[in-house]
Amino acid sequence: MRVVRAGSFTIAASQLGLSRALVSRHVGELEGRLGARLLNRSTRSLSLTEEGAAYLEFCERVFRDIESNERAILRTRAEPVGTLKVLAPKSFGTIHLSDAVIAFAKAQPRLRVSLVLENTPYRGSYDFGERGLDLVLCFSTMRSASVVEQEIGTLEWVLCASPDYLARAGRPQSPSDLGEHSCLVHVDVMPNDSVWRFEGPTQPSLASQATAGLSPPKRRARRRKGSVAVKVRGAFFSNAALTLAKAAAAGLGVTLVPRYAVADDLAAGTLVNVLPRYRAASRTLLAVYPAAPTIPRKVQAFVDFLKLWMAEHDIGRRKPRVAAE
Amino acid sequence: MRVVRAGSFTIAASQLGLSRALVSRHVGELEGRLGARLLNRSTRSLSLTEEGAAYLEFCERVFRDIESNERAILRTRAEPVGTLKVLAPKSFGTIHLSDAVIAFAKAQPRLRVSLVLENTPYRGSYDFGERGLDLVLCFSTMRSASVVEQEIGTLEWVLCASPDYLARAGRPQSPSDLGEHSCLVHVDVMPNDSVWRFEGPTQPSLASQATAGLSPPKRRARRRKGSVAVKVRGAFFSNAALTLAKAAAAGLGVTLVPRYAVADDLAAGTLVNVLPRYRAASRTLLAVYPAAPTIPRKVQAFVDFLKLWMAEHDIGRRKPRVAAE
DNA sequence: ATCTATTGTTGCATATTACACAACAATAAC
DNA sequence: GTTATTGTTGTGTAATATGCAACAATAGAT
Repeated sequence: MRVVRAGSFTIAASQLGLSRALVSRHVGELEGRLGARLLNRSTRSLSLTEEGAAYLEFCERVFRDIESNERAILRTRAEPVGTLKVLAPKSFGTIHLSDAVIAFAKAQPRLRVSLVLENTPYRGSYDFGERGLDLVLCFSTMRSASVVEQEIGTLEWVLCASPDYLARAGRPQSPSDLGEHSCLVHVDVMPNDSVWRFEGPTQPSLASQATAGLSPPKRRARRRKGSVAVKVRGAFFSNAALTLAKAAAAGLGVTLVPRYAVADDLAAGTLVNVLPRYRAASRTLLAVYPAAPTIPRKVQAFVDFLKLWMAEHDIGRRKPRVAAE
Repeated sequence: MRVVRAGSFTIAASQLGLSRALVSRHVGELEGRLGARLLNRSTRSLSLTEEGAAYLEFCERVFRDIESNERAILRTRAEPVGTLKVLAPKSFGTIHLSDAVIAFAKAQPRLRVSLVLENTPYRGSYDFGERGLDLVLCFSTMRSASVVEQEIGTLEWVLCASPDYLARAGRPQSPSDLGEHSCLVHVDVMPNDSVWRFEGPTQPSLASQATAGLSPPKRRARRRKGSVAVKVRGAFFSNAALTLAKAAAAGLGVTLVPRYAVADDLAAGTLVNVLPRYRAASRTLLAVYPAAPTIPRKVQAFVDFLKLWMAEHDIGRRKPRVAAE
């Protein structure tokens, strides 16, 4: 191609940065392989044979194809295109992630987005392979060198109950009081389901003053380096945070669920925060994707978007205002 | 492609006769060059990424293209296809070659044939290059290492005149008698146009006996190793053999032209052979084509056909029967 | 849960080849 | 005839392509 375009072996060689010898050899080898002379060459002029003209046309077509394809592939590095398949825990995904994904899909019209929600989010590299997933969102580390984990944000769990339940059963003043309460327990996701951990209380001076005389020596609550773990008596169990929230709203008891599950109820007053000065163990949301030299643009875009989105929407982050008691 | 088809690096490697290391490296380099991961590989399973699937499809398309094209090129080696451009001397081509070319074109329906007739048939490698000729037919050697010359057949030149001219001017008994005759000379093609050379006479014993007493010591005819050269006095000149034949038929004189030019006249009796026992210097028809490692199938086919055709049609070969005197 | 066999990846030594240089051959212009 | 330019071919060297071996990682078996 270059020889024909240049009209001369010598010029083509200098354009290609090769010696004339190589160019001559390459053309000769190609002719030998095809078994047909492609160029009629006399010392001064160069011209295509019939086969040469046909072959040149073919080569140019193939090169155009290759070029356009490489451009297409390079574009996937420049902008998010194609399909993005995300796997996420069902409850978290249903309630809050769906909004984020919808917003993301709207912002990326050239990207098809698929959100797969399951209760058992990740079963190994199988998901990235056969299932064709690009990204898995989960709360526990994979402990595998073949994946990359990136923190998206922290999800805070909140302790809450309905006002009428609290009016009926009394408002707990410290975590240890929870042992006496009807607790609605989220199972299968948090480790040690029946043990709730808290940190705090915040404003320790005030809290200690306020509760010094009221709270008896803690029973069944073991403090450990500023955190307290209390074994609760479950009255109702579910692996779905929304179900627990509904149960709590119905006055069934006190529940510890991710904030996203009860955000609406808290805003509406159907549920109120219990022990606001204590912070339940928060869990970081991880974005997990296969370890590769380069992260696909679409994955990067989604991770970035989700980080920003979670920060902006303040999911799981404790609101500045303290719920009025 | 082979890795995907095999479903495994190891299997693909053994199928390709390479080591796993190379296959891994090749795929890795390709991914690096494209900037995108093509295969999701975990130890046990292999699967395509979205980019990988698209790229595979593209590669298969390109490979199909290449394969079909190479088949097309290989077919030009198996059977004569395409276009064959032949250059030939105008007079020879017009009269006799055209029939052969027409027959050849009929026998090769997949081959387009172009017959270019010129009085100056060959001007160097320019014809094979810029003009796109595949084959040049001519009577003189090229004396060039960059072309191949192949003998197609021998064209005999015959001395003839019209019966009425002979009745008027007398029938020559030996070449030397031609000096006294009105000669119609073919110029520009034979070297030394005004010198006619003959060999013979055939049947030397009879001829010598028959002419011993009749012919005086030859004047203006120099014998050389069995051949005789006679300088003729031109009465009419042309570079077109057909024109000379017409002139001779019109009774203008004796002419020496290729047999093909007067075949019809001889058969019709419009012209008769003069000095049939002498053989005018015959000229071999050469097929000239560019020197290349492999001769194009279409050229080879035409050369073969033309050789056979000339042998069958006995062009220029002295007919077994001797023209009746 | 531990072990094991298999698979893909990487460091390193080597054999292959790709390449440039130089001499040569050939042709068109002077 | 002379000459400059162009394509081709022989030869030594440098770049690379390849295989081997060790390694890392995972899925299945125990």
